[in-house]
Amino acid sequence: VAVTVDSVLEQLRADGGRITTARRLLVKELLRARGHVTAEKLVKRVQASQPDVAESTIYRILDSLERLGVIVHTHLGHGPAVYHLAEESHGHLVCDHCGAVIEVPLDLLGKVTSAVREHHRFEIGVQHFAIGGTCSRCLGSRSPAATTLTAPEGRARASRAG
Amino acid sequence: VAVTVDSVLEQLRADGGRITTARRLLVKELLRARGHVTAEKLVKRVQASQPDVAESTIYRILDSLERLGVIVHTHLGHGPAVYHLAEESHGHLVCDHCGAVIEVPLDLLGKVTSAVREHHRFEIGVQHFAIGGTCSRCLGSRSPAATTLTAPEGRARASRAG
DNA sequence: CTTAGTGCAAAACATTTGCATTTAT
DNA sequence: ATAAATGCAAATGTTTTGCACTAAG
Repeated sequence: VAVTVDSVLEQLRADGGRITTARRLLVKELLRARGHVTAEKLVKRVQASQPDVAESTIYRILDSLERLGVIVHTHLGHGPAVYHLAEESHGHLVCDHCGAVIEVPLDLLGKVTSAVREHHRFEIGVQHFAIGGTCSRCLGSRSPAATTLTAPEGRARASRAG
Repeated sequence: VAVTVDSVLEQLRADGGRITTARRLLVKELLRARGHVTAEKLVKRVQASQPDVAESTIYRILDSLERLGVIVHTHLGHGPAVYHLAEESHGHLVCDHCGAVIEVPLDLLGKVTSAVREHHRFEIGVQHFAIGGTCSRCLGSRSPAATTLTAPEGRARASRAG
């Protein structure tokens, strides 16, 4: 089940698509990233080799790859969505305080998956959404009242502090 | 812990804030909604009584209320964020196909919360808990198992759960 | 009076779309 | 040759910000 640049391009072709420079470069970066990346970062990395690849092209290719089931994207909360290989499916814990992203294996969420399936007939795909909270580091620097009903006062934002 | 319009306005004032028409109207709508609402809907409802309240004002008030811990907001994925009273904490199941939003009681999520706390020393903040997947209707089931809170408004995106 | 709050318009940000052109097949 | 894919620019949708002005305390 080794995912290679060529195997992905082959899937694209099998679907009636064509192999282009932009596609080859993007798939390469997607594999190289080996984890979550934003579309913006992918644009920059692809443009490092090929400056005239348009943002919209990247989004369109990401869309195609997602339709094929090669990648998935996740909304981490505030900023842009992140993309990664579908193979490397996992949940995301995002710290509301410092913005840290922690990947968690899906089986950790297995109990909730079956509970929700039974009670709500809802088939969870956890990888698509992030779970917010407080990471160990930020827990340590604050009061240890873990049962807090007091909402965190600061929201982690990518570029600007609120 | 009955949350009333006046009690919320009082919190605002205690924080050094002022009580304005826009604030009173927005808090009223927030309480009336009794569940998740988008900023856009709140804008429209407030403007029904007071047409010249600006969108930016609504966002600023929502921000203040969130800082005070009165409300929380959740990113459901593609569309806008939804807001609700912090008191009414619950998880959200979001259908990737039709966009339906189902609220789930927190105790259903208790197992993940503790599992994640043990394995990752990460304290989940349920208020930001949104889980993607496929709802019963889109699964093809006929049993109306879940209470759908948000009508599928046709904002769907093809998505392959891995 | 003082300054928090507001309205308005414009910016910022992430993503999508229209369309003429290029290019893989 | 033909349709898929691209580049570019402009549009979209959501939220934020700058600034002069209004009004709550």
